Amino acid sequence: MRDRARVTLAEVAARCGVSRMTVSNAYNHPDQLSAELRQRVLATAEVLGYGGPSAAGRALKRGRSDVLGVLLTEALPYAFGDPGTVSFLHGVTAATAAAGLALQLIPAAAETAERLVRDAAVDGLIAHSPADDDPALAAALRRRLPTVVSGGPATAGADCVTIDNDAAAAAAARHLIDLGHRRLGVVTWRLHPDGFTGWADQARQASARYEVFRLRLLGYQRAAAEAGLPPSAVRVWEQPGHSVADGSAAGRVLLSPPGPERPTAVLASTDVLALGVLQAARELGLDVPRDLAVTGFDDIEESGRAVPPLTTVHQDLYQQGQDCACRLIAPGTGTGLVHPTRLIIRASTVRAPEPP
Amino acid sequence: MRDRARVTLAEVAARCGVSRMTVSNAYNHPDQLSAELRQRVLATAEVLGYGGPSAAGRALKRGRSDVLGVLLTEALPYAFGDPGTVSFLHGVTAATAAAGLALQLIPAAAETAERLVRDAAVDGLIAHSPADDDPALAAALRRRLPTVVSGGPATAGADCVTIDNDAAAAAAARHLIDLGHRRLGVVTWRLHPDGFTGWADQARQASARYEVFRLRLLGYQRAAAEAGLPPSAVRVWEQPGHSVADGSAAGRVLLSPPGPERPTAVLASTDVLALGVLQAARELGLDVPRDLAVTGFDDIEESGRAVPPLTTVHQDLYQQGQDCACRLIAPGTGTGLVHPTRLIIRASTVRAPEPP
DNA sequence: GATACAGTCTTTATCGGTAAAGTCATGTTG
DNA sequence: CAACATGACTTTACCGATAAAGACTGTATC
Repeated sequence: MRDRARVTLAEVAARCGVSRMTVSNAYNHPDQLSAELRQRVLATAEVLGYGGPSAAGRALKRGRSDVLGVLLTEALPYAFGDPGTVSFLHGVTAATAAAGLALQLIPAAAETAERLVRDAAVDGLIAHSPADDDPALAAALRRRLPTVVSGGPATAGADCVTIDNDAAAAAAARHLIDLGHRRLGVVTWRLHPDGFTGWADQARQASARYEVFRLRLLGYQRAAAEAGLPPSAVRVWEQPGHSVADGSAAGRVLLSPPGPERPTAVLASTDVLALGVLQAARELGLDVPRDLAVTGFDDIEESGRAVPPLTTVHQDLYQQGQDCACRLIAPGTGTGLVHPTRLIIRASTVRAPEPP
Repeated sequence: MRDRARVTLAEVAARCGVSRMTVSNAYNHPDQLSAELRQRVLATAEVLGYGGPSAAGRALKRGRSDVLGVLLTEALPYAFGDPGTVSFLHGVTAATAAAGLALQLIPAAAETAERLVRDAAVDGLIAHSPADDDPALAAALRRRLPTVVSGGPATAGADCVTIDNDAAAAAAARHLIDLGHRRLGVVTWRLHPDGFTGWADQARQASARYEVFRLRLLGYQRAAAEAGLPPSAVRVWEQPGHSVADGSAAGRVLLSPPGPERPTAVLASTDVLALGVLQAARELGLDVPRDLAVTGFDDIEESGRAVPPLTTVHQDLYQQGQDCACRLIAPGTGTGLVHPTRLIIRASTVRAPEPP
């Protein structure tokens, strides 16, 4: 970033023959000086190439910056690649824009996280889906700014806006079980930040460091257990990435054993992965929903347009984003920490074929 | 935003019996003091509830904030709702993250634009697809910060990263004409910020204040003219919003006249609108591509998954975002102001049916 | 034993702005 | 006509931090 000689408010004042305060007022309190002088001040500013009062100076004096920070703890390719995160940000932005605040995105994935979090000139922080022991979240709390965690671990000193992932996941699983499905495949996004790809055993599931996915798996398993299915009826494939391609890779693994080994239904722990599973099924010549039922989670927009339209758990991430921002903008407001979900049944799930 | 009594660096220094500088160094230059003292300082900070050096203070003293600003001049619902914008932001974020910078989103649609732009504590600005006479863009230039415009009007004092919209659009139109299509419908996103919905006449097209769409229309019309089609062969419907629903609303209008009035091909000026046109065609019982050819523009990810996959103009908005950020981070770098495009021919366009 | 030197900390001198209170004409009013 | 607004500026007094240079201490070098 190149430095150019900055013109300061003081120089404009001197050139204009007025006090610094008058120049400041010309920008911030037009009613404090005559329109005529104001014009002269602004004209002088233009001539000198003064770019307006420095935001840093103001922020220092005022003690606030009118900026909210969002901590994106995902590796970046996922933050913007994920429609859910985008909806969430959309909601946050709607709320901040309405309040006249700007929004700062803090990509807190790398080892620069600590520094970026510490150095952000913000009045409040939203941590989006951090891992339970995310160092960026710890850094955020250390700043002692008003903080809201979304879809993350309950944390002392911070509201946590989320949904009942366990119950919602259980509802999806129960729906499939009620339809007669007995062999369930699960595709989940990463459980630990270690890049693991493969079957996730019980221990790995229970110790997952991403609360959201730990709870969704718990819900799937709980519903299966409550319906009397043996643990072996639910196989869980973990995929470290979160794209449609990841979903279809996972789908190919889950669906490749032909015959009675193959699950008749797949629970994808996000819609993006579910879209990939649909793709994998198509590639393998399986008809959804006749040969395979598929459910997602999130209800992103594309799911309603998918072929076939996807049965999924609806949650309103836009509203959760708004809620997070509102809590920071006006403490005490907000629509409730646990947001509602509901199962949306579309064409991707039908009754399981009778066993021959 | 509540104010709490802030602890300052000076208080930590006093409590610790060291100079303010030493506390500052404990955070920013660990090599400037003994590890032992550093621990004592940090421990004292913890006890006092000191949240670390204030970003505003640092920004003021250092004369930079290590933040890049992105001016989102779209009405907000479109910024995050538009996959193209999201890709662009994704690219910007990748570059800023790599450089250890944060990103500030400045929603500059409303009348608060001027103030938000003026007050943003950033080292550089990226204006994303501003209208030709966008007041937020003017405000940005007035700040005399390093500025890059993306997909917008060429502007004195700012690089403009874009594509050759005219040529790319012409290529798409030529493709359809080469396939034998003679009646073309066009769906375009808003040409003026006046919320108009309807047929856009020549005057309105030529005076469009959004350069991107003015040029795409120009390209479509130019290709048609060069192929000897009469002006009446290309009807242009303008839709003020930019969602799949908007596209399908436009599609219903364009496709409702049955018989020889109905276009055999629709050029949508974005993929999002094209997805809507596909939906409208489906609803009207038209088979794409047999009864109707459809092209998009942008090549968003979903277009490849659409049914049928969409013929479209590919552009790499991710890379354009990266390019914009790079130009600000290290002036003189960047991959070229005019980024390449190419026509991606998929299944949504085939030869026009022979006239009976 | 004087010189250089690395390692630690402190001093100095700002960075650019703004809230709040003060000044000083010029009406205004009972 | 004295007391009192009002409007249009100015004065005062910080906001919280850091770069650069200075000071002091102990140790290696010749």
